[in-house]
Amino acid sequence: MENIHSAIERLYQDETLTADVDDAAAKVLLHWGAEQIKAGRTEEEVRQVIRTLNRVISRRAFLSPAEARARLEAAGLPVDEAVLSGLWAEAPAEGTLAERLVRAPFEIVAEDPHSAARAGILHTLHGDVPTPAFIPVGTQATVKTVSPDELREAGATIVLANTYHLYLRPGADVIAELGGLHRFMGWDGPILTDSGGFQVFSLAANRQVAEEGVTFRSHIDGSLHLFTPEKVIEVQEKLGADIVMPLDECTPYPCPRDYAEEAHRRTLRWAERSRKAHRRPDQALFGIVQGSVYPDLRQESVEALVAMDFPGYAIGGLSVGEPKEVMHAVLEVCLSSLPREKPRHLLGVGSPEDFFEGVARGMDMFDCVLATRIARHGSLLVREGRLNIHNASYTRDPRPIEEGCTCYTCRHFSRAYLRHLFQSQEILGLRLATLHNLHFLLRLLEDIRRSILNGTFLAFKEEFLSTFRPVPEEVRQNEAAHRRRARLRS
RNA sequence: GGAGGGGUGGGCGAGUGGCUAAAACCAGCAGACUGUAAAUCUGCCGCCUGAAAUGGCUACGCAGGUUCGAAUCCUGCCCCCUCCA
Repeated sequence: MENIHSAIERLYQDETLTADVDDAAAKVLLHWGAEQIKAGRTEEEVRQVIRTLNRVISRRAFLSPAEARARLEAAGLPVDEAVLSGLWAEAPAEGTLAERLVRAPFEIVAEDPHSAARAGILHTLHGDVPTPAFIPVGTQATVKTVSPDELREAGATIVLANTYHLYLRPGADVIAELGGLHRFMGWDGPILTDSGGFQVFSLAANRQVAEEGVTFRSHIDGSLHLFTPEKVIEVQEKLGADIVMPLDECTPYPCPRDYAEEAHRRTLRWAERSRKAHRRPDQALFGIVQGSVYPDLRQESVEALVAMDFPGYAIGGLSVGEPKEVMHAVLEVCLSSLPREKPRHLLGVGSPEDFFEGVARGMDMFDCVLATRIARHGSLLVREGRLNIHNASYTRDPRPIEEGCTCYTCRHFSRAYLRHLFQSQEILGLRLATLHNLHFLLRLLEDIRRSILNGTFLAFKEEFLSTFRPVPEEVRQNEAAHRRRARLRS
C-alpha cells in the first residue's frame, strides 16, 4: 500500500509529469485516476493505470474521446462520461491518429533564453518522448542485459534498434510475422530504427559503396547483401519503428575532403530516394546530415535536406574519433540552419558532457552505446566522472556506486559486491552496471529538461561540468594510438 | 628393493648450451570504449632504481662441477608420480 501511495504522490509532485499537465481538464483526469488507484489495486495494475493515464493525458490533443475511452477501458478503468467530455470541451481532434501525428509530431514546450536549449515533446503512436532525450541502444532488438520493464523503470521512453542487424538476423519478415518490432521485443513504447549507415563506417572492411547502394558481406555468414535506400525503407516498414532513418554514408575521421564531399552528396541523393520510397504515414522518416568536419559541406547538406522537408533531422558522422571542439563546431554549423520547429537527433553521442554541449546548441535527442558498453566493461558513471569497479580499492567498499542514486543497483548493492561480481565474471554484474549507467544518463536528461523548463539550464550545466571529470583528450588519443599499433603488429 | 618419468616465475606449462628475466594461457594490477561483429580491446606483471631508455641484484628442487657462457651438460643429495616386487 505504501508503494501505491508513493506512486500517487509522484504523479502530483514530479515536476516533469505535472509540467506537461497544465490545464484544468487534465488535472481532473489525473485526480480521477488517483481515486481509482486508491480504490485498491495491485501494484502491477497501478503501474499499468499510471502509464495509461499519463499517456492519455499527454496525448489528449491527438486523441478523440472514443480513442481515449478505449484506452482507459483497456487499462481496466471505468470511464466517467463527465470527465471525458470535460477533457475535450475545448476541441476534439479530427482525422485518424496516424494522420494527426504525422502533422505535428513535435512540440516545443520551453526554450532557454540564454542558449539554444529547448524542451519539447515528441509524439508517436506508441507514446510521447519528452525532450531532450537519451535513447538507449538495443541494436539487436534488446538493450543488452536488461528487460523492457527494467528499461522503463530506469526512465527510458524510447529505444533504438538496428535495421542492418535485424535484417540479417532474424530477418524483417520474421519480425513482421510476429507482429512487428514492438511486439517482438516486448517494448510498447516508441522505437527508432537506425538504417545501417553506421555499419558503412564500423564494418568498413566488409562493404562496398556504390551509387545504387551498399553491398555488405554479412559478418555472420559471409553472404552478400545489397542495401539500397529503397530496400532499407522497405525493411524498416516491416519492422515498424516509430522513427526511421534513411540509408546514409557515415564517414570516418580523419576524412579527406573529396571523399567527404562525395559521400555526403551521395547521402543526399539517397535521402531523396528514401523519401520517395517511404509509405507508412505513422513512421517519421528523418533526414541525416553528413559532411564530415567541413563546415561548407555540412551547410550544404543541411540546406538540401531542409528543402526536402523531413519531419525531423539527424546529425551523423560525429563522434568517430574527432576532437570534441571539432564536434561542437560542426554542431553549430548544422544547428544554425535547421528549422526550429523540427526535432533534431544527434546520432551516436554521447557522454554526459556531450549532452550538455549538444543541448546547449539545440539538440533534442541522443542515442549512444557508450553508457551500456562501458557498463559491461566495469566503468560506472558518477557525478565526478567514471568509476572503474574493477579497481582493488573497492574490494571492501560498502558504499553504493553513488551515494543518493535511486537506481535498483544503488538501492541494493555495495561497490564491494559489484566488484566481486565483475572479478568473478558473474553476469549479474553486467546487468546491475548497465541499469546504473542507464539510470544515470536518463536521469541526467530529465534533470536537464527540468532545468530548461525552470530557466536554469546554463547554471545547471556549469555546476555539473565543474565536478564531472571526462576522460582527458590526451588519454583517449594515447589509447587509440596503442590500439592502432597493436593492430598493425598482428 | 627394482624400472621408468618428473621437479621452471602466484597457478598451469613451453623451453634442452649464448638470441632467456625465461613463450602461451590463467590469476593479479591499471587504462580505454560514443548511430554495438564488444561480458571487448590495450598496457604492466621477479626485486631495487627510473618518467622512460637503461642500470644493478636475485632466479628454473638443493649442493658442487664442466664451459668464455648453464634452466639446458656432468656428479651427489632431497622430493614427487607411475609400474613391478
